[in-house]
Amino acid sequence: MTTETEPARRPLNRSRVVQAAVAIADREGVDALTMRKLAGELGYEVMSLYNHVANKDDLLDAMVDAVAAEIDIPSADNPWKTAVRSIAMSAHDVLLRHSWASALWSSRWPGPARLRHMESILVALERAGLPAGAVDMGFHAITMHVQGFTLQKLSFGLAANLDESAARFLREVPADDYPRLTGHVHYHLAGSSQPGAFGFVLDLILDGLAPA
Amino acid sequence: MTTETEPARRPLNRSRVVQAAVAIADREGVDALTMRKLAGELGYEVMSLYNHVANKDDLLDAMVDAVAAEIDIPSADNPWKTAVRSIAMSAHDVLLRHSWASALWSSRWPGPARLRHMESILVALERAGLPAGAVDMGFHAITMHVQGFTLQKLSFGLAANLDESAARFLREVPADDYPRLTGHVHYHLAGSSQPGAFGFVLDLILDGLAPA
DNA sequence: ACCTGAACACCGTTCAAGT
DNA sequence: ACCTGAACACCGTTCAAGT
Repeated sequence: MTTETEPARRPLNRSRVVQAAVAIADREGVDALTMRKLAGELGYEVMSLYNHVANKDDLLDAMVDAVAAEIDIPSADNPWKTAVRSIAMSAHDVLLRHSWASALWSSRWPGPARLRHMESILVALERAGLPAGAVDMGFHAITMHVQGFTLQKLSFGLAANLDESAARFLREVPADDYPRLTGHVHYHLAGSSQPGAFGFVLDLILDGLAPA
Repeated sequence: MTTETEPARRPLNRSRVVQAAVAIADREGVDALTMRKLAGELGYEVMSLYNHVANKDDLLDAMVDAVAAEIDIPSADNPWKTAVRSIAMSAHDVLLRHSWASALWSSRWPGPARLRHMESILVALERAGLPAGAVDMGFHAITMHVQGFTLQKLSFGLAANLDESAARFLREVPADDYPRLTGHVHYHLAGSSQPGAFGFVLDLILDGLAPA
């Protein structure tokens, strides 16, 4: 019976494997991503994956690069500060969307999309006409800001989970021992936390690099 | 034969377990840390560990807190900027010493030592007499800076491995496609990378928070 | 209270075999 | 060229048994 009711499987390829892996990590976290589950979700056996991916390490590298590909690259006719700002904002957004990616970001070898992303930051900074070495230091300041800030936001349970995390904190941590920290959590709970904190500190860095 | 030549085993306890785990992670990376290896190194069987640690998750939390305990807390009679600066510098040093810790930092629930560390930053910032909300935002700016910068330094192979990482980069990444990135790597290779970049950007943030 | 051995339900990956 | 099943060497952890 070759003409069965079962739907014809779409053929597997590298980008379908990577895409499905990203979807699982987005949905359940990167720890829940196993080769067996990934294969099952695609409708194949585990070992089929190894025709399109060298191993799990290779898969993780590819996933990070797929995320990097989502980051905008501004056109060259914007003023340099606008360009750097838009790259940083876009990277921040993308990393928040894929909450597992920030943690892998620094430990994975960069693929083509991430190389293009890094290059675009350097290109924009170079247009600022900074003194020697300032471009290189600015590069680190910017990328560090994006990664550090994103990690920080994610660490305390983003948006939906913020109330839950804060409640757990206030329940488990004695306010008498850590009064300011308790106050800081209340600041977040009150919803008064600056939505523009990311951009504010970013501007501190940009203005520091090229004082008016 | 109770009086054998074999050395009497020192009794196990939580802090010995955590300390040994930190030593393994420092030496071989956190991925190489398995419960079996940890037990073996201490001279016990695997399941003995579970008398002192709830599970591996608990162990990792405890390891991060052991690292946090190494960070200096300045006395209250320093000027606030000096205090914040010394906390940040010390945290940066400590995280560089335990190269696996930065990656866990944000995802682990804080223990007492890390709570004290966070509290100390808030205490120092509060002495600056900043406008409302600035303390809370400054707190994030500082901790983000420390974590982001440390991760960044570690990601490109610290000190000893920098030449190796750079060489691999120049070998694998075509200079024609990424000219500025290639230039940036040469900047690092030339040893001209600012040793004080961490402090420089930190001062940008501090000065931005409290303009003179 | 602390330590141990066997066992269980998982992992990623190798290898030989199919089409 | 791509897919599969069985097998291997690992994991963390449960459980019952020892002292």
